[in-house]
Amino acid sequence: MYTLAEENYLKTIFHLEQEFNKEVSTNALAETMHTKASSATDMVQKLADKGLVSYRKYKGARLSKEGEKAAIYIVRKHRLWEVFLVEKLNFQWDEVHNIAEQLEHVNSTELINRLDKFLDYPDYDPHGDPIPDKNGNIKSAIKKLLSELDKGNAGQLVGVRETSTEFLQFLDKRDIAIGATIKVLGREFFDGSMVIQVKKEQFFISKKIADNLYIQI
Amino acid sequence: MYTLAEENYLKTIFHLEQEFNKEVSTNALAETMHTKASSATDMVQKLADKGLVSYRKYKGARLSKEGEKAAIYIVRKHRLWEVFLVEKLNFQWDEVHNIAEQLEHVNSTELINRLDKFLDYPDYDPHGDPIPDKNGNIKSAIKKLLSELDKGNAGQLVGVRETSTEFLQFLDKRDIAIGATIKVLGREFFDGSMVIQVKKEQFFISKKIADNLYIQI
DNA sequence: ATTAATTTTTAGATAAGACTAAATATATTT
DNA sequence: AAATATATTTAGTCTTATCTAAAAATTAAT
Repeated sequence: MYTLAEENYLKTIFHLEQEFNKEVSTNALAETMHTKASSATDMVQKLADKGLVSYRKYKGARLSKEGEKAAIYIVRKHRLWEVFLVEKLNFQWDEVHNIAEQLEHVNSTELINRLDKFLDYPDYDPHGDPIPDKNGNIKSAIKKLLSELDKGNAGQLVGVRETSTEFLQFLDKRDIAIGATIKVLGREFFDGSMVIQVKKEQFFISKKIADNLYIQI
Repeated sequence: MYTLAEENYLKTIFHLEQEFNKEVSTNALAETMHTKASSATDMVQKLADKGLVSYRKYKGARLSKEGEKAAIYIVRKHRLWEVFLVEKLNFQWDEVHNIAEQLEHVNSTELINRLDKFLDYPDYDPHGDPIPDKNGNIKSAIKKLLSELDKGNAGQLVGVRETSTEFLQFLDKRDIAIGATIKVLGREFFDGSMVIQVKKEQFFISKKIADNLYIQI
């Protein structure tokens, strides 16, 4: 198994690779991990020695098959725990990240598979990010921002980009939750504001709001 | 907060202090932690520096008020997670210890308090050990061994001493579970065997079985 | 195409926690 | 009470993961 530090690096490399779709530089790695570039270099070299990343000096790192598998498993654990925290322990979406960050390092595939079952095999976590299945397959979330939807179109709310308490409370107050079907009734091109329908209710929302809601069509 | 190693030492010192009710020697500590005496000495000195234990060279260690508080909190977490694993994820009693050993180090009082509520504030873990409440109070478990009960007396099964799979399966097969009321119908002084009643069923059990069941009257 | 700025790596130090081997205390025999 | 055995501590090493400061490579600017 991997050490705590190794797991955290693998996970972060995974996320950065996903986001930018190219080699992960040691600087980027160090920055997102709140550590120094020299530390990142050390760890990347160690991971390369273990065959978990491919790495060429000054050129950045990419996960190997094995490294990716490990990273995806950590992501799976993280997201399942987030579902547990929100669905079962009634945490708010924005409170769960730090706790899940710890829980994700608990090692027991049996535990995770049972947790998965207990939660009824969720496809998405509370932020709308897809949960890898036990074989490491990730549903490619064809997420769009609500602000990209045209008038007349509808989709399901699968995630949020902003996770501040204020924003989540804004949504909660209007009973707009993950899974809700949102239809765009009108769209103002001048400022990007919209009129949307959720269940029987209609709301006027600004572009800022629409920019922070992920929709799956 | 405390490091992983510190937490493990604190917890072990707590258990050994409970069991033997005297100073914990570095050797005993090293043995139960599967480490070397010199390592134990190092850590005990570190804990003493931090005021978590009182320690005199060659005389062993005892937890301070603060150290005990920390240890009890770890025990609380461990036992609550065990309840979760057994009650919610349907693990067997004997499978949960290693997993709980990891989960106990996750740090979030909010998490633990919510978990406690989610589990409906259990008093005992699946092994019958009492769960400290959020203030660190532990119900003194007035446990007796079933083999100590006299004919005609009854009590509730609150724990098991032996945790082998065979033994737990022996109990499961007979539907003898934590919380069950057990009445002693007969007792043979020659070999300590018993006839007991659980619900409507009657069983003949050997002393070895009776010696491994904790009863609360 | 040099020079300057930035990024990345290396070298050397540090702290935590573990180990082995040796030294010192305590406990047990005789 | 001295001798032996056992328990405990100390001294010195090792590994992991971190850091700072300096060196080297890459990229950007003139």
